[in-house]
Amino acid sequence: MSEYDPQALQAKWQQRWEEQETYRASEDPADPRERRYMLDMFPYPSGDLHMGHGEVFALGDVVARYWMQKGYNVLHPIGWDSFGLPAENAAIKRNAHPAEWTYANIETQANSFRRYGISFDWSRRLHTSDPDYFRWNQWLFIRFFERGLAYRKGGLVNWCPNDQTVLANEQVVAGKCERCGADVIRRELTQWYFKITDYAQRLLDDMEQLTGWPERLLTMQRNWIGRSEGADVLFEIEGRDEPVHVYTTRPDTLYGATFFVVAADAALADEIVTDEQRPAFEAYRAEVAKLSDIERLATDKEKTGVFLGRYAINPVNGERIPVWAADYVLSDYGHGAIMAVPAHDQRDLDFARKFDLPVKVVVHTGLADPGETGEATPGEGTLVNSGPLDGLTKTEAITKIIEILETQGRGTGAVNFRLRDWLLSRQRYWGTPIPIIHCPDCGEVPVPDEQLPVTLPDLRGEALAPKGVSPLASATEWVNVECPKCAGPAQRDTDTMDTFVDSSWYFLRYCSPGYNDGPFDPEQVRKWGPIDQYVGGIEHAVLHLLYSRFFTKVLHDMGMVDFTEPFQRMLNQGQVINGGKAMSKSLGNGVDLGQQIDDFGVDAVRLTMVFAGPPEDDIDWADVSPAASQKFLARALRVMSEVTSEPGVAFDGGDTELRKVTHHTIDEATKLIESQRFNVAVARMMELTSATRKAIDSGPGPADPAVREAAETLAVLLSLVAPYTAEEGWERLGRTGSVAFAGWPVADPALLVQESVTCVVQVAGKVRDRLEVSPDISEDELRALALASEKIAPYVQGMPRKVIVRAPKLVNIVP
RNA sequence: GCGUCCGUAGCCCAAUGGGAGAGGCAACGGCCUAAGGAGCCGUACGGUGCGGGUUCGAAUCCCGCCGGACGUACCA
Repeated sequence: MSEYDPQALQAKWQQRWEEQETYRASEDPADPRERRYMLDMFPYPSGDLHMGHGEVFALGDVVARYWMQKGYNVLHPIGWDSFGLPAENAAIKRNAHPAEWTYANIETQANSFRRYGISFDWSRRLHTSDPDYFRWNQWLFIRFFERGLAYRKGGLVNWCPNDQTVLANEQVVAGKCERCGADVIRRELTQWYFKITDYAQRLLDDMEQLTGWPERLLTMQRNWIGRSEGADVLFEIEGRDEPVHVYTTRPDTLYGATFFVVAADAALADEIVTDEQRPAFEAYRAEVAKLSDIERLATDKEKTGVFLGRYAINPVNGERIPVWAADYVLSDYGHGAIMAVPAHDQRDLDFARKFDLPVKVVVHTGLADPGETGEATPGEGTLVNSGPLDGLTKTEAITKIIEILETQGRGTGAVNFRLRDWLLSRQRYWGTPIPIIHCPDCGEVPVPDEQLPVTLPDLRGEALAPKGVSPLASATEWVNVECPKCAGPAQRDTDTMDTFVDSSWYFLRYCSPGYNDGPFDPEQVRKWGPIDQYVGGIEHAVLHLLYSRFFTKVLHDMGMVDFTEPFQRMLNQGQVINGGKAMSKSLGNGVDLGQQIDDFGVDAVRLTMVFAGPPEDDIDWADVSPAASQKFLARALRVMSEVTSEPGVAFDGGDTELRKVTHHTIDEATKLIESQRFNVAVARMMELTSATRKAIDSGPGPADPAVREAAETLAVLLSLVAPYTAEEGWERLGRTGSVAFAGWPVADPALLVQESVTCVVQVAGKVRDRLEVSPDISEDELRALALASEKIAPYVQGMPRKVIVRAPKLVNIVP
């Protein structure tokens, strides 16, 4: 290994790339190259880079470098998602300011990135915690506010008792805080929301454009948005003036509604409960409020509820049905109230059986009576006991009943979404202040644009300790301001924005990082956007990726961008694990990226990441071998170093066998990179290396032009994965300039044709003979040749029934 | 429970309706060597989770199981 000193190569080439700004994207309007935008999800600066970063950026760099080789003008920027809780927690612990920890970590990561050799355009670097950046968060917030897309409302919200802040729906995973894993509880609070639900249908429809996204990602978003079709039906409640809306996907079963359920925490329940039932109701409601989400949503949990003492009137048949309150009905979906059809809905049936409510079958499905079996029959069938719907199928009945309801003014067809509005306020310090001033006379007044940014008051240490309200509230000098409208005494909003706001548009800022007249220069965004390839973790499937799509659509509606989807292609890399488990301190199975680099070199680590398997698969570090990668790179560099011909020599006269290998490798590697099968592309590079080695040792020798061709090809292919080794090899081959821009080789079709191919002769699908034939042999010739084979004779008596010929590779004889 | 994806050599993984194996790890053998954990060359290993079906032909398509991963979870 003495010849291959990765640390020395790294030092040498890293310096040159920096001096020459090798990877800077060109802004020159005269630059004729087509533009491409390659983006990796920007990192959060929590300490140094880890193995996960190592993987994402190694993969993203393959794409960026491939495009550079192909001659595109590539934008490949880097920045930091530098607002967020960990900085705040660190600051409390160290009695410091969050910025200290944050910016120190950013420097550490930046240095690691440089060492890691990622082809970033460093001139566009941004940090979301810079006033120059978050100023535009505030500017955008105000624009959203003006359009009615940012609003404040009271209601039950998700509260993380550990982080002492509210959370958006998307940040509650299985009832737990997405960040810290604490059980989320529900609190009644007034908070800021983005009206993402206004865009639900478009978020769904525009997924058609996302042909370059993995299917599972689209599925996750589709499920999260959760569109359903049905009807809004009006139910009168005895003793209430206004009728109550319910949403149902099964209006056809309206005749089977035997009771009515209101969410226990809905205002309606509190309003209509009779005096007699009130004590029971309030006790029940208190009981429900105590449950954590985890308990409340447990699948095997028994149905609970309480009768409200009232009756609703079924609009189609005038039946009086009892109104109950229960926690299986959610207050924030639909209208927070349902008609219960126990025969055809399992949840309603469970409830009916628990509380002895009647079960009435209205769809004959051929299955046993749900009232007897306890199994609801939600499937297809024929309507019965349903007046005008009798005899119809489910689908027909749905259409018909909606028609009837609409004619009578008792309901309409309706669409509902599972998606909720995006709760964006956070009761924490290290984020973007919400640029609103609360005035007792004027209400919510946006901070005038010219006063932006609203910067954070200087708080540190204990002052940041979570106490259930934002730390900003204690900065009285900062809080108390004049109302921009009436100049009367007023107060700043003391919450900060969810950091997902920061990341919802950062990719646009990269197009014009210093721009001062808006969040981004629309002209530059038109030139670079949308992003051609985005790389990042699947964990953002319904977080960052959904929010960014929403932001892009709003910006499109504002006329600021001319596309409606920000990310054309999406690659979700897997995770790096160790020994079958996620790396963690408690398991003690962590692997340190820096240590791996020290031990094996950057290129070997990157190669290991890329070669380990398909990019979307997890990499178990216990299953792979960076040492082996290092050996391969040493071998490749040795091959490149042993070439003795001069640069520029014509390849034509070189050894044909090796040339064919080289051109096959080019052909295959190109297709493999295009289809993101990077691991297989690396395997091809290994083959080319072996073939070249053989040619030098026991073939035409190191002076043969074909050996140079193979070695130069290897350097270029390798530059996507192992840039240091590739640069060094390129230089040793006597070439000048960075190998990064050497140009992607093109396979010569003449060298791809083979003189002969092996044709397999099968009898009844079993291989019985192999023939060497010309690749352009005709079907007839091949058939004749195969039938004449002596090896097949024992298996074929007389005329075969059928002969399938797939020239030139295969003949199958069916005797 | 529902949805999506996945089961190929001891291990990581190729093969996208046509020969089961490209590449790598580990193993074994040879050459080189003072020796080697370096280098070079080579060898072996499975019939594709199980059972059906479609087809001239199935790892690949369809159905049902078994096992695993991820997502989601009272959304009316």
